[in-house]
Amino acid sequence: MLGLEDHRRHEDDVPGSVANDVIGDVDVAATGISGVHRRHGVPGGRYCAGILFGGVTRLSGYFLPTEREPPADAEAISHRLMVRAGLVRQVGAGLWSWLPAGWRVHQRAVGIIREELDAIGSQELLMPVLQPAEPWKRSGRIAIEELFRLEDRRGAEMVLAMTHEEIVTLHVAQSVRSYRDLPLLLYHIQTKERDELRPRAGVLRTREFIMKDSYSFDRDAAGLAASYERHITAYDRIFDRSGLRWYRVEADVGMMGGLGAHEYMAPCPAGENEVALAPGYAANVEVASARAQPVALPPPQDAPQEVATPGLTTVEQVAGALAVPAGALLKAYPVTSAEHGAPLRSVRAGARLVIVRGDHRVNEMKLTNALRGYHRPLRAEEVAELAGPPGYIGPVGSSLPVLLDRAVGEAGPGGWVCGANRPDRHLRGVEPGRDFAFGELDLRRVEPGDVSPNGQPLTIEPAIEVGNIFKLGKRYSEPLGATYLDEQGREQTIWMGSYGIGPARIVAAAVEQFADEQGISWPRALAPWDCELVALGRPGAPERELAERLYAQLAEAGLRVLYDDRESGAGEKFADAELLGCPLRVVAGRRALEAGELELQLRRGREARTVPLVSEKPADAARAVAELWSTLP
RNA sequence: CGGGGCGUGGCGCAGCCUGGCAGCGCGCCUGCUUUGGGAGCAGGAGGUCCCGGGUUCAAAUCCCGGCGCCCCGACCA
Repeated sequence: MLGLEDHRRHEDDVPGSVANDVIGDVDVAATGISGVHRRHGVPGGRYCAGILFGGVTRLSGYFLPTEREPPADAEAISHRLMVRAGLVRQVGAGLWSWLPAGWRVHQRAVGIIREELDAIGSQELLMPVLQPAEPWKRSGRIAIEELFRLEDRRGAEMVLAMTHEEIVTLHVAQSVRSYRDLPLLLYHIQTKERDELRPRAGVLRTREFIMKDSYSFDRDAAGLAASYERHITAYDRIFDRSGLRWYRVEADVGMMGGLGAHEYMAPCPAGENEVALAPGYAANVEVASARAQPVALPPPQDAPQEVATPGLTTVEQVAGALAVPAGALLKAYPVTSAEHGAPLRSVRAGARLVIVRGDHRVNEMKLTNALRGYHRPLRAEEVAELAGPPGYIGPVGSSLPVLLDRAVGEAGPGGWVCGANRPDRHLRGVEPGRDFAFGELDLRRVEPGDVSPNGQPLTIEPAIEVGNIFKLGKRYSEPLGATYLDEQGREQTIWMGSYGIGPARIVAAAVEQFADEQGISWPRALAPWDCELVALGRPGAPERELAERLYAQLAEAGLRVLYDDRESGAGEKFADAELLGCPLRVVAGRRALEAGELELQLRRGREARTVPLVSEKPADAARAVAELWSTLP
């Protein structure tokens, strides 16, 4: 703010010759402030207060270490570009520092989140990352493998929090007494720690990250539903404002057995999740249901008929040899709920034979839910022992209970093909029900082209989960004793919800969604600066004076300006500007002076524009730039 | 946990198989030139070749052990 005021004062006093003055009054050398891009040619050798206050910034004094080449081991677009653009640096596996420009972007995402949560009446607080282990024992989450555990010097057990349900619930348990104290919405923005098995893709999946977590506390299920709805409102606005392409999808409630959940998914190539999409339908592939595409089944037969299929153990081989579509096969997937190494008896007791169409895949999440917990495929030797020769097992005559995917029945009557439970033999003309008993469930993974519940064809896209909302119910309030007295003075358990957003994922998803060959292209709402002003010509040249003047005028017009006042070539400056991806680039060069037109580039699409440079009022051009900026995505 | 790969100057890499001066490109520093798409010339700085042990006259290179990082799969409240 100080900087801007100084600006105005200056411009009023000495219009048109900003070049020899500065906004602040501090000498770079005197402050000791330096940066990789500082060169000796900064006019006046000063630094601007914008470095500190965020309004305007001279690149010559800013820590923005850009790289021409990405790290060799980086795959994801966001990983490569965020490192190249000087936004983040890796410290260890899944551990990242945010450099100043990157942190500005992160903070903009956080700012949007904060505003929208405040707007629904949620109250910000802060809770520690380092916590006593005891509440985690009470909630049962001490057993989670991703939880970092440690001891202090006295040997007390501690954890590094991955989320803050336990602590926030304890605070509420301690202080909320009456139904009059509810509902309550609390949130915090805090570092979270997870001992990830495999951190990956830059800042997309890390071991330490900042997360916004909200928690709602209500009297009953209806209250929870209302709090949940308020968060949907806030979240929809947050992701709209962030400029991302996003979907709110139905999600699995997970092992914690919640009452309902949605995820906010931003489609992008580096996404770890998949979303099934159709007009009016969006779901995580983990939970998506759809009508399968039809398959042309062979005609029914009076009884199964054994056919020789020597050496043919895959769906493709068998389908090809018998001249039937892959979808006419019954694929057998034997699983057990017994741990590895368990005695054969318990392996057998927990075993099921899961059957899906030959052209379908088992959805592990659905199967987990169906089996209510852990399961694993049988090992080859267990298959041989309990089911039949691997490659030739099938439901007919099997000693294992059969779980049949619903799509088989929906494919209509016909003669199915399956393994005969004998070496080198399959059966054709098989009919579920007549030839084997089964339990029917939705167990398959939907495929592109399937028909959604509302009758539309599905597509499947990779996406990154940028947020989630979850109806916890009494999952934490019960073990941690968060109760209140109702109107009748009866003790009731509080109903909770939890709601997360990863700002770093918003940032990375934005990079992924809008990057092009030249680099990042930020949505206006996230960009580290609104506009990058590129000064061409050698120091002291007339275009440098123009640049200095524009720098002040653009800032006064309300834009956050990154001013490339470095002493490098035009090519390097243009390339760096496009790499960093501010929405608008303004060029102060000889051409501008000669043509009386200011050249602009809209980063998204790299479209060129001009605004008149010469008019009655000196700052008109800057105002025109600001106006153009306000129309950008 | 299964599979694959990589650690050499700030970044990207060669050298390793077949032991013998530690190199290349970019970047960085100084000077001059240049200034609208990653400039030119000249000079220069910068290395625990991931760590430890072993073999050898001699180890970036061979052997043993460890650590770190990446990718694929599994896993992911």
